[in-house]
Amino acid sequence: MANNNEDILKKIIAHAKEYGFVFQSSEIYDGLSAVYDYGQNGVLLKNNIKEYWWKSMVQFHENIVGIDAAIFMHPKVWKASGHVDAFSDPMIDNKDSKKRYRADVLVEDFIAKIETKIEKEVKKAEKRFGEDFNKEEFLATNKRVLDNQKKIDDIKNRLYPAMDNQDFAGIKTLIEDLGISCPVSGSKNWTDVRQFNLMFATQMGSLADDTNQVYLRPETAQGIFVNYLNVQKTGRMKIPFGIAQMGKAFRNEIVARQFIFRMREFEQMEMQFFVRPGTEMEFYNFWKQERMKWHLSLGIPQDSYRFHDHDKLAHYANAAADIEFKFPMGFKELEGIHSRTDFDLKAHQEHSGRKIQYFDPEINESYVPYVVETSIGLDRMFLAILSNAYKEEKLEDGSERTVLRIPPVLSPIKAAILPLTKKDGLPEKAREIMDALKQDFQCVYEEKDAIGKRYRRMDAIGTPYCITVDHQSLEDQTVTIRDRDSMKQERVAINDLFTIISKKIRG
RNA sequence: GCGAAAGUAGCUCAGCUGGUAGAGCAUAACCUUGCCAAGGUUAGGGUCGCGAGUUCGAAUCUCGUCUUUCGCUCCA
Repeated sequence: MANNNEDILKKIIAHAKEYGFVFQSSEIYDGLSAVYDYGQNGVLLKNNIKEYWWKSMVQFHENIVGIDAAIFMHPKVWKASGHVDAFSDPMIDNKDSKKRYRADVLVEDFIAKIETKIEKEVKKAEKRFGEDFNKEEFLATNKRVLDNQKKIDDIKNRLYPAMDNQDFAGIKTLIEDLGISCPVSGSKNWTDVRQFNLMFATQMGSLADDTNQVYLRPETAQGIFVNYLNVQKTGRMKIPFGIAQMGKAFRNEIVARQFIFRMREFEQMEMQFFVRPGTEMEFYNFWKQERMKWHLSLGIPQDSYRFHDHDKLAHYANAAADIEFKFPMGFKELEGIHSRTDFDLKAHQEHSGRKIQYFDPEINESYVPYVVETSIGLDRMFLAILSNAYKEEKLEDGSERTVLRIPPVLSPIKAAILPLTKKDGLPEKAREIMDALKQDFQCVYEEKDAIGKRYRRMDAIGTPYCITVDHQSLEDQTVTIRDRDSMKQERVAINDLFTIISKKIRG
């Protein structure tokens, strides 16, 4: 089963390349790790997803407005948000092997070894006692097991507080006390534990020193928070209200994998909803449901989605859930809904010295608003659409076709205009239709190859409608319109095409 | 980052133990057909991921490196 799913991901990747959806970045130079480019069809699909999201969030909600903040932001923004200090993993290098490790992972591996010892002990005992073996009793009474369990607890009691407090020296002391050695060199010759920042840094201006260091934003949310006052005042926004934004973010992930699921440069679609403190859970629940409805509105089966409520919350949140999608590699995070409290606005208030508050006339009080965030990965949504759409079908006549059942509203190409033959005046008629329809829809015109072959080509990029001009078209001004999913054809008047396609695409 | 596997034409792959690259599909032109892909003729396209080494000679063997996939890991 697992193999099967891997194959599906591979097929999707191959299909995405072959039909101009996604290319690896800089491929002629061997590619750049975990960076991808969108091709001629990919960019259309991606833009359609953006538009579908933007309309549903901004256009359909009178109390949500959009912004487009710059990728560069003042370095103090990331100090305030906690990214400079916390958006990093503690790393340690072995001086002999020159290998770098996550410091906490080294310790956790050590814990895993002790756990293996306990398991062995259990297996031995199982053999010895046979059917009488009571595992729980054994775990609670066996001295060797208890000793090891205590050792694990002791290590955890040192590791996790040290991690939470960014106590890197403490983690190093722990590694030394445990006598952990490098898996490669076997030596215990370690550097100090350092944080490896996941933000990309560069210099602004001519001086390449620390004072001019700026970062590529690791999330788009901060662009909204620092503009809270601007938008609230100039837009005369009344709480509750939201600010939406789509844009690129950058993270220097140590491990970035699984095609466009985790990239170093990626695009987010976010909405921060500002609410009165104390009402945040109400809106948190509202947006959880609302966002799930959005996903289901695309006609993707409900069992492809599930909520995952976080037990362990990030430092800024008091409630958090993911909407997970059933990707070929399993259920993975697609969108996050977080109740971020007043953490961000308060931090910016402190670091900037500006009063970031809202006077609420209903209760005659000033406060720092609470924030409920919805944040979806555009590239992940793209992959979700693609993996849901990709189908290899066996037809009744025994032949096969590969079809992308992309929701028509998102399809890169809405209609193909195809003359049945390339003579007898059919191309001219088809061109006329093409020229009219392309004003309103992304269309393609094709006259090469047999008609059936052209249909299949359109299936492969998810074009929902094929309009075929035949000899009858010249006589009575009608054409056939073929549905991608049912493969059924219908004869309609050329004059009605615009109305028919408009209706179908809106679903 | 660790471990495993892979990298030959746009795609899918063949090329056995070293002798200077092939197929099918795809692409382009022309002919033929004309409603659910794969008729005919012709053409273009690859320094076999990259770099070293061994060898008279490397797609093939060795090492390094890059990229991808999987497991671990990570995921504000």
